[in-house]
Amino acid sequence: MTEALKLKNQLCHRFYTVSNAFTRAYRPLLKKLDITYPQYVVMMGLWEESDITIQSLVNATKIDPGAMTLILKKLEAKGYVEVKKGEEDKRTRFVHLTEKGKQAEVDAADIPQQLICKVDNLEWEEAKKMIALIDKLSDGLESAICALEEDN
Amino acid sequence: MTEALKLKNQLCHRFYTVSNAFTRAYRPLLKKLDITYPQYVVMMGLWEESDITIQSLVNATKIDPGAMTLILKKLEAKGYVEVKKGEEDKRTRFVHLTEKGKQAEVDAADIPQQLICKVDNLEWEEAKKMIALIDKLSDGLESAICALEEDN
DNA sequence: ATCAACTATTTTGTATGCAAACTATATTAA
DNA sequence: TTAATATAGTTTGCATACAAAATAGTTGAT
Repeated sequence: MTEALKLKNQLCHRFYTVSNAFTRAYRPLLKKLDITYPQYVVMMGLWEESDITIQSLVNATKIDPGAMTLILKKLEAKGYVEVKKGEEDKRTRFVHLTEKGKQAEVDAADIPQQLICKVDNLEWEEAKKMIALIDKLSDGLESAICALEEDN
Repeated sequence: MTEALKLKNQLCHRFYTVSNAFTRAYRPLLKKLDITYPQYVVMMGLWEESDITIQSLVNATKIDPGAMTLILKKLEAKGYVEVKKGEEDKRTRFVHLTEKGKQAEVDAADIPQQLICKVDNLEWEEAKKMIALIDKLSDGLESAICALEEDN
């Protein structure tokens, strides 16, 4: 068979696998906040900047707008965030953290370290190198997605 | 705010983002086969070895058993695979490619290259380096998942 | 031999991910 | 200004993820 189609040669399959593994790894750590990994991503976005439009949050987190709507409803139901209509542009909605949402950042502060110390087989230098490579790949992929969609 | 909680410092968020980007990038390329990315992963597993148990396929692809059941039903409906009960151990089921499924490998042969030539901003050396780093991370993550589940 | 424990797979229930259609509002061109 | 267009979000429909419970068949210890 073609070597190019073997699973062990697929970069994409590695990302697929590791991404899912991360989600599973975070689950027990996020239990105390009672949120899922994508919800945690949204919270991280808001801890960096609260009271922003849904659009900004979508850009920061790269979460699909349709999924974002549902995730925000859940975070709202849990009391972490509130959403209000924009004044100038009534199409927009602004999301901001509640007191409970701000407090959650304190509770979450040790989560990154908790996971890192369990993984711990990567040197810091290696992690930095990997991040740089992924960011480079990420750029290439975005252009590729545009190019491939147009080819069609 | 804690630097550790910023999105730009999250390795996990990069994997989340890039994994989703890969799925989107493959969509137009997989259109001619009328399959999704996870279905393509299963097909790659079968092109490497056909007539294997569902368990083997789950191990090779790292796709969740519950999801695998659904994916196989769809590939069966499309005429790419067939599933039959095991003889010795009647709990097991064996999956094998149909003629159409084997033919599909020929049609898929150029897919990897089609994507690579669109991404093309990574040197081969860099890609190899990244694969090595991801595999190392992947190992660490698997152990971490076990450790974290037990902590709980 | 027999029952408890184990294994392979499916089912169920919840939460995304995503394209596409839809709604409401805003902007632009004629 | 009015119609055409564009934008922010939501909804819809389909396809995974995945934990947990349920099924069916197997194995091991007594």
